[in-house]
Amino acid sequence: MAKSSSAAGTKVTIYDIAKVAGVNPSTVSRALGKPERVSAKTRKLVEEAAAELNFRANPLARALLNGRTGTIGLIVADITNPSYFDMIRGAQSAAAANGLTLVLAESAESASTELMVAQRIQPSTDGIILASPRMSDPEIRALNNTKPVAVINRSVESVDSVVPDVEPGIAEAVRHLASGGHRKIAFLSGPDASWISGRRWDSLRAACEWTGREALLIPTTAPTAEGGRRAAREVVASGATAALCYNDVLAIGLMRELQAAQVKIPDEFSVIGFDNIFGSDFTTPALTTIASPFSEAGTTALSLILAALPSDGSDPLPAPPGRAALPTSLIVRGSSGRLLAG
Amino acid sequence: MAKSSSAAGTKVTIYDIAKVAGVNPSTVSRALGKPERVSAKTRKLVEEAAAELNFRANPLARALLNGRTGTIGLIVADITNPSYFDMIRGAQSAAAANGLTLVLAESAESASTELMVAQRIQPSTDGIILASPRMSDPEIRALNNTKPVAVINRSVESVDSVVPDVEPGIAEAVRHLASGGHRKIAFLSGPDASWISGRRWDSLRAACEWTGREALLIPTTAPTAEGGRRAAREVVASGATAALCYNDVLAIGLMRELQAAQVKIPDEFSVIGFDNIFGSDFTTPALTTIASPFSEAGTTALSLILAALPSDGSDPLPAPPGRAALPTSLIVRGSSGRLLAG
DNA sequence: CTGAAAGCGCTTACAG
DNA sequence: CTGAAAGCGCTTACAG
Repeated sequence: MAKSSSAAGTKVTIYDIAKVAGVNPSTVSRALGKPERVSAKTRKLVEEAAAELNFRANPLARALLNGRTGTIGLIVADITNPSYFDMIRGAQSAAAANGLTLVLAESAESASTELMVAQRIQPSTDGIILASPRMSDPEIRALNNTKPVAVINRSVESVDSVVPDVEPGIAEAVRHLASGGHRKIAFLSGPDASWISGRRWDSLRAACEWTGREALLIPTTAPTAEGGRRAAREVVASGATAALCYNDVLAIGLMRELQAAQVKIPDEFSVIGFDNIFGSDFTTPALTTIASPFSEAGTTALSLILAALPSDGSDPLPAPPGRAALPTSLIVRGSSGRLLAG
Repeated sequence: MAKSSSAAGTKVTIYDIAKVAGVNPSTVSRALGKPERVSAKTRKLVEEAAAELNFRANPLARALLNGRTGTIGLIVADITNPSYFDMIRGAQSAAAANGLTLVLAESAESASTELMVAQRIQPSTDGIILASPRMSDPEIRALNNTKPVAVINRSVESVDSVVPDVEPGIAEAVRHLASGGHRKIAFLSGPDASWISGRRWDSLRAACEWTGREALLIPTTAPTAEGGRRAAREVVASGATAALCYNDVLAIGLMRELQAAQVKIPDEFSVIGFDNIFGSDFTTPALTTIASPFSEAGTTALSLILAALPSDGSDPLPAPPGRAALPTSLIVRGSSGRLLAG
């Protein structure tokens, strides 16, 4: 009822400003969007009116028109998984730095959910980052045909991708274990649909072959601490004296369970994780891990999207897909080392 | 050039479907949106055409019209801070469960950034959750006048809020310390703009008074591990034998620094954190902490927003703001206990 | 430099 | 039950 001068809550449009400033709505749009195309006088008029009414352009209307929504989507397989935290952070800050908003969604490790979610958010975004996607290559390419897509931790033909180069980190890890007297190294794998899990295993096998060690694959039920605990028995039974794990939480679960079974770490068994997540140095012993530059992966994926966005002019050359490879490295902490003969 | 039958990448609108189905665009809209208002025959026609063309309604256009965007915003002070992870997760899964998309943004602990971000994303959302907001009460109320706002970890007049009830957890902690022989308890505070930090300190002081202990406030430079390390010297100098910390990372930083200075924990000094973050049980000794049900806070905040959304009919009674109070509790682990006389 | 008009993709009274 | 029209808030050629 009360006519407050700073009436909050009322939707103010360019028409309101036009009325106050005494110009046409299209002029308001110009004054605000491309100030150089109006006279200094009207610009001032419009700006003052806009300030007075506390005007804020409706991004939805703008998006409907020129197709640019100003938001980028990020879909992760599991929002609970701390491996993604740095990636989310990297993407988020890169987005903010470019005046974009980040939309976060998750697929719950399900390929079909992932596709649904992607299709659902695609119209409201300018592009989508898929972190460790679980869906098929053709599905990803189809999404990429509609709007720019960048995948992290996977390589898909003709789609921008950011993949850690696992080789250096794994080679370091194997040398480290070999020099510690380990001869048989287990790999606790990630989800079947995880492309990067396959690459890590391949790389481990190659490194073991090269150094004359034995590598063996042990599947896990889930890439969680619980998954690591459940695999402990099989790991011990396998005769391996060291394990590389698909990720750090898996490694921490494994280590905890082994310790509960009185296995001394690292004297009797070495555990190495992947990703260097927050808290991986809190354990006793602190976890040795192969670090992937996830924050940088998020940032890089975002810039790939940015680069793929249709520029103002025409985009004549459909540039080849961007391929960023980020080097991994071994961080030696207390959970790995020399094997003491029983 | 090639006319693929499953042409991906082309924007398909209700007009395309109308053409294929041989009906008016408005009928397409009805058939898809309120199927009960069209004949079974046309519904089938439209549905088939939509399926064939792989149609997906543009949420932007819809939002522009009826104001419902189908997305909820979540603004956190610091995306790096693991205290928020569970909250983000709770809000995200609740949103997904309701067919909504979650937009994540951060304010970098700055009140002005926070306001800007909130204003920026408000038009594209149906409501906003503010986690530990730093801006002023009137600013929050103004946002709330435009679209529903729910705040977490703060109480703002006439705005929906979810606040942990710090009292039980802190009372437990003080009893725990008192029975361990501690007489002087320090509180490492959070950011000045943190409402909840103030509540925690108030509650600690009251509990200490009640049990005849001395409480003292020690300010910190940042709610991070580094902030905790920096405060260690002052904590020791103060003569306190136990510290309650604004959050777990602060506590972990403090503990690490004390241990580096050869202070035995918990024999010579007890450390208690807040929030029970991921990894807080990885430390040695594991961190005693006061748990706030953050995941539930995220979920609850989302349902408050949902409840505040203008329903289809009129919303006659402007319901009083929702106020959820979630109980905290002490989780005793190894970093706190009986004080051994030097 | 500025105004009038058309249109982005959808929904919703309004007629019929 | 269905069609034709108007409109959500903005932008952008097109005239002048």
